Amino acid sequence: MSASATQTTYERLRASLLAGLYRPEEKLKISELGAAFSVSTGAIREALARLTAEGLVTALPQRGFRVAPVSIADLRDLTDMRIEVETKCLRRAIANGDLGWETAVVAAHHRLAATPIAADDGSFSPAWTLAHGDFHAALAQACGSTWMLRVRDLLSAHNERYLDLARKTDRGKRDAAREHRELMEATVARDTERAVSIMTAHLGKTRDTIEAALLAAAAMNEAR
Amino acid sequence: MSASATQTTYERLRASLLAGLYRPEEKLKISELGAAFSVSTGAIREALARLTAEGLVTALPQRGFRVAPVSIADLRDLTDMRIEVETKCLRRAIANGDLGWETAVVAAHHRLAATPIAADDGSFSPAWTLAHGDFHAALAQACGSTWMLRVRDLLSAHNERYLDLARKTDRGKRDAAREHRELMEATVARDTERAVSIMTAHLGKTRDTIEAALLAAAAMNEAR
DNA sequence: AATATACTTTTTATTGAAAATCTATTTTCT
DNA sequence: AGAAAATAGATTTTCAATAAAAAGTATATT
Repeated sequence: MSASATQTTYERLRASLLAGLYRPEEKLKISELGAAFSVSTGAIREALARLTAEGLVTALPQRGFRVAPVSIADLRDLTDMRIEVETKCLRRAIANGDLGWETAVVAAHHRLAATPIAADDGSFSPAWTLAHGDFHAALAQACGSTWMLRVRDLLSAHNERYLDLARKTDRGKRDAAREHRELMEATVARDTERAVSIMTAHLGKTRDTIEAALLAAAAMNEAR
Repeated sequence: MSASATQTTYERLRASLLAGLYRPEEKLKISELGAAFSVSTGAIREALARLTAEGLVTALPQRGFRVAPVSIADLRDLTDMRIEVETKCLRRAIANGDLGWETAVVAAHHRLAATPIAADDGSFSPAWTLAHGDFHAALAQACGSTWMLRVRDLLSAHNERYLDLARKTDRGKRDAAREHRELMEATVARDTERAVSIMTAHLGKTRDTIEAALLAAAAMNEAR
C-alpha cells in the first residue's frame, strides 16, 4: 500500500461525507467508524480532526464528533461566497488561461455532457457528480492563484454536501446541461462578462433548487 | 482543566506556529513535540492533522510533518486574496454594521494605538500583535457572512506567520499607526471607498515590507 | 407525578509500546 | 572511484488497553 492508513481513512471518510452517506448532525461514533473501515480508533480520530478543520465535521470536546449541520442560512451564505470566488477565478482564468487549459475545459465539458445525470434510483449518478465537479474545477484551474483555488475547493466540498441533499428533487425542471454548455462556450470564446453572468446565474439557480429541496424535506419532517 | 488535552495541544501548537517559534519547513518531530508539551504522540498527531488541513503544516505520508513553507510567490498570492476578502468584508461591514460594531472598532483601535509596538528585543511585542489582529478582525466582524469571516481567519493566520518573519525589519519606516487610525476613521465615518482604498494600500505595504525582509534574510543566508 | 439520586452502560480521550517505514552510513562489488 | 546493496538507527504509524467522562436507566424521594 502506498499511502498511510490515516491518509486513506481520511480520504474515504471525506468521500462518504460528501456523498451524503451520513446525515447532517448525525453522531460519528469513533469505534463504529473504526469497525466500518477496519482501522483503529486512532486513525479515525486523526481523519475526523482534519475534517473538523475543514468544517465538514464539528467536534465537541469530550462529546465526540458530528456531521456538520446544514441550514438554508448557511447555504445562502455559502453560495454568496461561491459566487464571489468562482467568478473571480473565472475572470482570471479567462485572462490567463492558455490553450492547454482551454482544451481541458472542453474535455471536461464533453465528459460531463456525455454522462447520464440520473442513476437507476433517480438520484444523481456518481459519475455525473464527479464529472460535474471536475468541469467546474477545470474552469477555475487557470486562475493562477493557489489560494483562490484552495478556497474554491473548500467551498466546493461544502456545496457538494448540499447538492447531495437535493439529489432527489427537481432535476429536469432546469436545463443544467444547457447552462454548462453556454458556460463552456462563453469561456472558450473568452467572453468574460457573459461567462461570469452565466456562472452567477448558474450558482444562484443551484442554490434555489437546493433550498426548495431542503424546505420540502423540512415540511416532510414536520408532518411525520 | 476545562478543554480536552488534544484541544489545548492544538491551540498551543498553533499559537507557537503563528508566533514563528518553528522555522518554515522545519521538521516537526512528533516525539519531541510530545515531550515539549508533555502529552502523548496521539494528541500531537491529532493537532498536526488539524493544522495540516489548515495549511499551516504539511504532511508527507510516512515521512512526518513539517512547518508549511513560505515564499515570496505565496506571500503575493496570499496578499492578493487578502485584499479581495478583507475589502469585501469591510464593504459589507460598513453597510451592515450597527453601533455595537462601530464601538468595538473604536475600542480595538484605541487598544492598538495605546500598545507599544516594540518589545525589549526590538521585535513586535506580543501584546501589539494580538491587538493588531483584533483590530483587523473587529473591522470585518459585522460583514454578516460566516463564510467570509472563516476564510478571512484562515488568511489572517497565514499572514501572521509572515508578519513574524519580518518582525525585526523596517519597523518605523512606515507609519502603521497612522494607517490604522485613518482606517478606523474612514470606517466609522462610513466612507466605504476611502476605507477600502486605505485597506488595500495597507495590506499592500505590509506585503512589501515582508517581502523586503524575506529578501534580506535570503541574502543573509546566501552569504553565510 | 415530578424531581432527584445512585448505578450501569456506552462512548470518548489518552497513553505507551510494538510494528512498519524511512534515512543515513557503511560495506561490497563492478 | 563510483554505484549498488546491506545494515543500523531513528521516526512515523498503528494498535489495543486503560482511564475518564457522558448518557442512560432504574430506584427512591418529595
